[in-house]
Amino acid sequence: MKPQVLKGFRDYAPEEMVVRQGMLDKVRAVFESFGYMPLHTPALEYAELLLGKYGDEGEKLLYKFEDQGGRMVALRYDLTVPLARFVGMNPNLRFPFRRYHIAPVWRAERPQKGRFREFYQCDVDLVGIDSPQADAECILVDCAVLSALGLSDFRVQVNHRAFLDGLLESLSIPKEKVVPVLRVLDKVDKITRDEMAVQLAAEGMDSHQVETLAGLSQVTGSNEERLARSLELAGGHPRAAAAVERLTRVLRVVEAAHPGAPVWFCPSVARGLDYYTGIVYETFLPPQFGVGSVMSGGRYDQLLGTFAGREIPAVGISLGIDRLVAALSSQGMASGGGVTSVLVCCMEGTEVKAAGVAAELRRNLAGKGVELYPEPARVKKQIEYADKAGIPVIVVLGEQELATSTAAVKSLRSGTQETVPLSGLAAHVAGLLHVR
RNA sequence: GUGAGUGUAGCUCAGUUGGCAGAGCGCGGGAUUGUGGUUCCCGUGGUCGGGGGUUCAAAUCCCCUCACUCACCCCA
Repeated sequence: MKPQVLKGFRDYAPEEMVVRQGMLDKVRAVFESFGYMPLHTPALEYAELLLGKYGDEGEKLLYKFEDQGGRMVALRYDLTVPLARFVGMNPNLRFPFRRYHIAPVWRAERPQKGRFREFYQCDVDLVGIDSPQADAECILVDCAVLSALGLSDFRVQVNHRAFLDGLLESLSIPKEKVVPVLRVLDKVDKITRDEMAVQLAAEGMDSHQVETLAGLSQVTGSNEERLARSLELAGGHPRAAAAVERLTRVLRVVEAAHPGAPVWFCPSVARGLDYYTGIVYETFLPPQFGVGSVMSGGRYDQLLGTFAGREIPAVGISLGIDRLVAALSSQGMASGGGVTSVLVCCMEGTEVKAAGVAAELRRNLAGKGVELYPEPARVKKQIEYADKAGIPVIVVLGEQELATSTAAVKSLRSGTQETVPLSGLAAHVAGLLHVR
């Protein structure tokens, strides 16, 4: 058959992987700076374990099949449910338990811009604690990661499931209408207030309900003002009031740790996953980046109980590294390049010595990639190769150099070339690389 | 799952009312000896996604199919 990859799947070419890994290194460093430890879990889980966690919509997107042993298995859909299983299997974990997990997940969606069937998530979760500080920490990690990646113009939207519950309850909205109504509310950034009103009416909302719900999109001002106004719309419902109080405390922690953090209370953010029970997060970049949500998450205090046999609170976020890569690349903010700093060129009769020189350079240029042209070839060919690979410095070892224990060192950036004794080669090359 | 669009050289794409398949880039070779990027010359290149139909004649028109892209739903 002709070579091809599956719909929604893709290869990451070496040049892309350099960019990705550079970004992932930063993500990992931020995660660890907050005290999160890495966790790995298998790609495949028992299908039964994943079923019933993501709602009907999510369920349809689960890759599941029978393995050779007749077991029904499924590729993980996210990293949160596997975490829940892990917590359930390890009752002796000390809380607070902080773990991060960077790995691919699979969803059988129809592929689209910035949307794949296999993609990487970068999750941090804080397990065992239910507190405003814990809720705030996720926001702080998110902000720290995006800042570390060079982004400043992002916006973290937060809401609380209980606020929505209280609001809808205060409006006596029937249970079967909750999901459709939340779906409409979630479109707040995409449609106008009037369109929203029409869609709400189409869901059977009466004029008072429409007015109140559509009014959410008109809430403005500072977070305090938005919280207060939203609570009014919810008629001061006790559950909504508790949610507003909680969010107020969360925002206070965020502000203390990261003054001016771009965090906004957004009463219409709903989030699709079934298991969220408290705060929910969503982070967006400005439209010119051309990607949707780059981070989302929330508190899920019931999920772990399904595996642990006792309630364990938890909160977490998930960053979409593929979208971040795409976003940064689209703005020319992704730094890539090759991994090689020096190419050692050899010619007929000097290839053995060249291998020794390359090894010597590797020992003396800590961390710099030193590549040996793997066969004798015309100098022109070797320089062309270095040029196209973006290698900044070449060391030419020909017969003349061999005879005099020297090497010709050329900077491909400046075009300058010098002949230096082998004894001082590493120092000379190091100088060229540092000066740039 | 629903709707729309696109498939022509390795890549990006032209191709007129149906009439001999093109360009740019890339790739290979060359322009004095062991030296890249710029320039110049020469060359390599295609079952026009696949199958069927209409026609003297189809990349072009019709039907089917596959793949990809985009939007909706949902979502990282």
